[in-house]
Amino acid sequence: MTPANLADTVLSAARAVFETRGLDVALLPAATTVERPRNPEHGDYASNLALQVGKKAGVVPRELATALAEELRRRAGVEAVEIAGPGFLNIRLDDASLGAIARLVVEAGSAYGHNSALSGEKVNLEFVSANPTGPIHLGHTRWAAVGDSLRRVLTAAGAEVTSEYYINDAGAQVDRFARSLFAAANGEPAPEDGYVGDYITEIAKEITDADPGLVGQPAEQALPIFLARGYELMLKEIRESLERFGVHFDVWFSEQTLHGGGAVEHAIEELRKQGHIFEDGGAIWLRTTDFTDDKDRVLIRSNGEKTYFAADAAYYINKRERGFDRCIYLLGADHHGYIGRLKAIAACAGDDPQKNIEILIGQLVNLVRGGQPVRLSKRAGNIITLDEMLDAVGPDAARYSLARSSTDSTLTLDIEEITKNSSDNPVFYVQYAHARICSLLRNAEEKKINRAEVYDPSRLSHERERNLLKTLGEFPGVVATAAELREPHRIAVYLEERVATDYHRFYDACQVLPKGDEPVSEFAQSRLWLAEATRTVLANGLDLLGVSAPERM
RNA sequence: GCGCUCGUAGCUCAGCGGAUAGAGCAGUGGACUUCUAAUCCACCGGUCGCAGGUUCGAAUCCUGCCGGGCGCGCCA
Repeated sequence: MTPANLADTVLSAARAVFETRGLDVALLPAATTVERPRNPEHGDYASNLALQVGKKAGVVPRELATALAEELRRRAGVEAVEIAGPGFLNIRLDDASLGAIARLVVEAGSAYGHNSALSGEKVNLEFVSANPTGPIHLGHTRWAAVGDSLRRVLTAAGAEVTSEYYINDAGAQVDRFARSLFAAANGEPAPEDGYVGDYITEIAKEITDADPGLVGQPAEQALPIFLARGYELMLKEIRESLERFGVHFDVWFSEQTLHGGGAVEHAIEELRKQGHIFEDGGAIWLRTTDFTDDKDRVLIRSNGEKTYFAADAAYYINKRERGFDRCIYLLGADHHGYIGRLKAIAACAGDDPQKNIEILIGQLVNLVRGGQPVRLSKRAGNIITLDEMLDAVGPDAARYSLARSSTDSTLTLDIEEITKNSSDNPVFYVQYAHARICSLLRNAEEKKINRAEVYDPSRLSHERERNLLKTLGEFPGVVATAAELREPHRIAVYLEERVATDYHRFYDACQVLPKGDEPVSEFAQSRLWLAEATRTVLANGLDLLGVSAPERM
């Protein structure tokens, strides 16, 4: 019996109690949940339903709990029910009922943990979107790891997700980039407002190696070429770094295509139809203060130039016209000021800003080296790139350390810790559990012990077996919550603190295969089922994080 | 000044109103001739920033204050 099944059972028992007592069944919630108590003396699962509805129904919670307990004890699979505190129900399942989880997991395989909460929803998930004027660095990397994991989690919840990277290739910063390349190619110092760093000289060299005639050319002729070629090379490098990181984007969307293709004009027309466009001082404005913005925003400046905001509006409208029900933006905390105006764009376009647009703000990453703060600056050229991090620790450790904590908290990474002491990374604790199971399954095969022959769920009665079973049963709930709250770090916390821990503890206490010449124990088959079920959950969970599940370590 | 956000063990972080607030690292002490010791077990470590409020119950929700980060252009 899974926690979801048990919750349904508790609810149906409550209905029975309400009916026999003549209480209003409508007071019961549509759904309830059971919790796993921290204290093992409080049973396998606990329900607080009596506490939640007792008062509403005019019954003392403990009295309601007593009646509920009596009813629950009659249900199949329930071994014992106790009432505790103000009205908690502490429920213990029998071994066979709990053990059934392992079979369920193994049979579901790679689909275990998936759900259909978001099925039918077309989601556009935009993240990273770093300017194509420099390599991907640690500041962007958190969103790459979290965003890609969120893509996987939402997909597991049934959504049809398109991951998208918005390329800011239309503004002044790409001109600065081109002038920086031009200067480097001609051996001149970087322009005042330009970009510095080895990557500038490397890209400049790559361009001039392919076309030596560019050196010494006047700026008017050379700059467009440096811009086009540099942009192309930079984007290629960004794309390769992200692919190496295991982060995939379905769509690379160029801002230029909005400006050149009439998309901004089209967006202004759409917004005008909704009645939120006005002119003032020769500029065209969007009255975002009709909704959730603190000031109105200019779309077309009085000199006729389109603003960045105009592109934002056009981009949003473009996404909606491509059929996305939900446009999710993953932004760093330094962009939180955009929430109001982006939401207002959706509202001005006649959409529901609560549903069609969603802006997730994540706190930034702080870097320290040996405890001392490190200030990174692209201008100063001391940035730490994604590639450098990958060279130092590899994609698994990098992704895991960035994806395991909530984006609500500023993450402090110590460069010394992650580069020197990578074996301390908890990702290896999780991966090791998976590799250990694979080794066990290989040994079983060698000893010709076939898991599939027998599965007796009531054999798994050891406390550590029961704990592991309960943990495996939680996975679908963890995935569902991670999807609902857009918090993929919950997967990592669960794998690390629950699954891997409970497996290692089980492994320590429960021998599976015979030692030496001993006969095969009565537990072997059932424990192999449990091991395979655990392996399935670890593999599925690691996949949601974009981390590999190695068979050997 | 206005707004957003964060504040939990020495450090890095969990904890979508539930019972005695958890984990890793660091520190101390144990467990490998036997399925992978990248493991397990025990100990040490807390006024959940502060003060009120909401209620059967608050680290969690609300208000105020203190402290850190960030944002407030016809810039991109």
